[in-house]
Amino acid sequence: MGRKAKEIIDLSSTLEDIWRVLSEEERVLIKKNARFVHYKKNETIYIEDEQPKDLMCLLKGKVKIYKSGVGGRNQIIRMIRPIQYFGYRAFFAREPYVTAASSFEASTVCLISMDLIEEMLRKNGNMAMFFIQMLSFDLGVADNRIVNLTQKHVRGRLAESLIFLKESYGVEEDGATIDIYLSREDLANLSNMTTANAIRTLANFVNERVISLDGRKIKIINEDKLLKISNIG
Amino acid sequence: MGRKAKEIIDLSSTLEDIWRVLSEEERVLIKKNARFVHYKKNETIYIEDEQPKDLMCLLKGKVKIYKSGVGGRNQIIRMIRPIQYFGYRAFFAREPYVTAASSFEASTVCLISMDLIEEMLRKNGNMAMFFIQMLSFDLGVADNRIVNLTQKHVRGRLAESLIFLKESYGVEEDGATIDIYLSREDLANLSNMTTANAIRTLANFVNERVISLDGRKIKIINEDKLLKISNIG
DNA sequence: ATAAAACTATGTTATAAAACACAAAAGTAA
DNA sequence: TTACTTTTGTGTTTTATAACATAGTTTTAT
Repeated sequence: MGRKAKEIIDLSSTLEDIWRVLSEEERVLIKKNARFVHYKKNETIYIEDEQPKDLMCLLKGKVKIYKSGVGGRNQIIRMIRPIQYFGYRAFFAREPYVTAASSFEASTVCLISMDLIEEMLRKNGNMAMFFIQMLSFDLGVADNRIVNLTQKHVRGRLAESLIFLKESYGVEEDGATIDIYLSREDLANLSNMTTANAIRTLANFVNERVISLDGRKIKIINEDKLLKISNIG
Repeated sequence: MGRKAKEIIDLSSTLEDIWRVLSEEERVLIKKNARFVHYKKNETIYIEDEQPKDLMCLLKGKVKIYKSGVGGRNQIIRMIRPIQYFGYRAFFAREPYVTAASSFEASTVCLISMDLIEEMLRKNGNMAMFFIQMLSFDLGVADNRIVNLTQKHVRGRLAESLIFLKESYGVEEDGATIDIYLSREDLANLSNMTTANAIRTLANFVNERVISLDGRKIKIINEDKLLKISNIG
């Protein structure tokens, strides 16, 4: 499990999004309540059916939210990057987690009691809107994802994932290599396909000079073509 | 397009869910703002890319929320039954609709300006929580749906849809016939399969004595078996 | 009431993707 | 270093489901 952080982290800069909508009083409360947990690579943050208690904000690292499906096949539902919030949906819906979360790489998470958060947002309309907007945005993404994952073919789904990864995590100094270190299996789970199909399709993309590979590092050579593949399905 | 209602509808009973969290003052405002629109069978309520303006509450009838996917294939994202709210997500996310909505049967919708709703929920924490809970619930459903639609086989997906329809719209006097009149195509679009596959799989379920058919009317004979089919995928 | 359109049903064929199998390579631990 | 596990890569087979075709049936419109 995660290890508690000992250092003090400057919340006003790390939680910037939510910080903006808080009063000074509320900020003090949050500061008192906030805890920090470090996770190593591939550690579980929460599991399916667990009771949600805390709002989580990823401060450092990369986290996947996933569901175990039919026959142990996992589906990555969404991926979290620093200064994104997660773990609150199930609490608001008054149900246990329907997903699990784990770290892709060494990560730091800030935890704040959901009881406190709910109490505060009932009084602070801007804070309420902050959560309403996040939920609304994520629901739109999920709606799109339902169609993309069910109707696009393997090539289209993988192309879409690569574009998503680039937009989410950015690129390295060369301006083209996606800044994430993912196993073929995770890439397959993100794109709803088997590992073998992810490997084969990546190899095809290399042959077509759309990407190039160096182990797990993926460099996008022809983004237009990748976008085209994603759009035609 | 929909036809404006002329009669006066008692909002306190029809909008019961949201009514509970409102102050008397707010109720007066809502009453003044609310409009009613009737839709005939298979009329469009809103379309993709349109700008959302109103909160919609279905008072009578049945509505489908769907997305047009690759090659004109539609995917039904969710289905609405009376006293359910819809149409608000895109407004909150500050984006155009990513889905379309249309009536399955003659329907009445109550419209309330989203500007008014947002203004009110910024001041009323209970009302904010009402929307947060709806969004959180729907996002959980969408997360589950992603896995079910992508990983289950045709039989499992259709079985799941039939159970969903029974739970959403209930049964007729015989206690077993699902109270909805759906074309095979809509059933296919709900379950992410082709019309031919929906027809064939329904026929198989009849042979296996899980359901019986009378035109579009579907009677569930062996719900346990249907649940089993849905769960094993 | 009648024609036209849409829907239902079923057989056949084509194909995308999973399943299986195994070898090579790369990490990881002792 | 050596052994061991995990990941990657590729070929072959199988299978679920889409695509196509066509006929019968029901619904809708005029």
